[in-house]
Amino acid sequence: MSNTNIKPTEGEMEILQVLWQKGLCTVREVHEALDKKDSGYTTTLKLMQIMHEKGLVERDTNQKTHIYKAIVNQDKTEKQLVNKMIDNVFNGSAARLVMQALGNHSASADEIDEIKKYLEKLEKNS
Amino acid sequence: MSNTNIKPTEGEMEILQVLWQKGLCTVREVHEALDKKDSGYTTTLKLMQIMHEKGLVERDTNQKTHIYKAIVNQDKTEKQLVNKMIDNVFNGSAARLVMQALGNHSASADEIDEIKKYLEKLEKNS
DNA sequence: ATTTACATACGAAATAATTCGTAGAACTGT
DNA sequence: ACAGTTCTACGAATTATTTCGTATGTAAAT
Repeated sequence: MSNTNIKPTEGEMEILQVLWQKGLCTVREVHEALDKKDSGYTTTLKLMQIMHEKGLVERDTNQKTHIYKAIVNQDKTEKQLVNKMIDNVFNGSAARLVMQALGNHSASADEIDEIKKYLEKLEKNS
Repeated sequence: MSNTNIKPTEGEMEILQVLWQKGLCTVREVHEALDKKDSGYTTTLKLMQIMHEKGLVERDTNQKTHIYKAIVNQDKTEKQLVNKMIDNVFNGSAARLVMQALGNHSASADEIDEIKKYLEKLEKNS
């Protein structure tokens, strides 16, 4: 029951994405990986220090250069944010969100196939 | 090119939802409609005044009690937020967002059917 | 040894968002 | 006309988030 209900900010999400993808990272690695490096290095550092205080990440401080690692669960966090958006933007309708996401964005043929398979699996198991 | 790129805050989104649903509203109607009426009336009022300044809503001030109406487009706004989330949380993959939304939440049998139909339509028109 | 490079810590400014209190206008009923 | 209710306007406090500057430590290179 530790990390329930923590809602990462937007900036924190960007960092978490990098950490989830790469596993272990120094601050500099994260900073470099951020697409929009429109802010300075110490900003990223500070953010990651705050994330540590909040318990979003852990770090190994044995070396001079600390090594960070996400400890919040990717899946859980994503679900949390998606649910929030379903409530907040789509009046509770997951279907509306899905259609908005598809009708619109990338949604390549491959992706659509993948989703159809997924839907069928869902139906069987219900 | 007026309202492009305006990103409503969370509080503003709650209000917009009410306005989109009801069409014309007084501040009080909106305030009452908000699920979590954990904040006072003047908070809602202030928020709606700010939204007016920002050009998110328009209002009729002919009567003492003003009548508000959303002017940002619902579909556009939803797309914008969804795209932002796809980028920010799902590394650009719409499919990942969709699955997260489905695997999880409500996703009743009806909703799933609806989505399947939608997917087929998408495939035809591509 | 001294310089250079790069790291953390941390206070504090800048910005954004939410919340509320209070004043005063306008309407309602007596 | 007066009291009570309901409205808008708006300044300002509060809280959240992002950003940066500066001090200071440590390692590597000359």
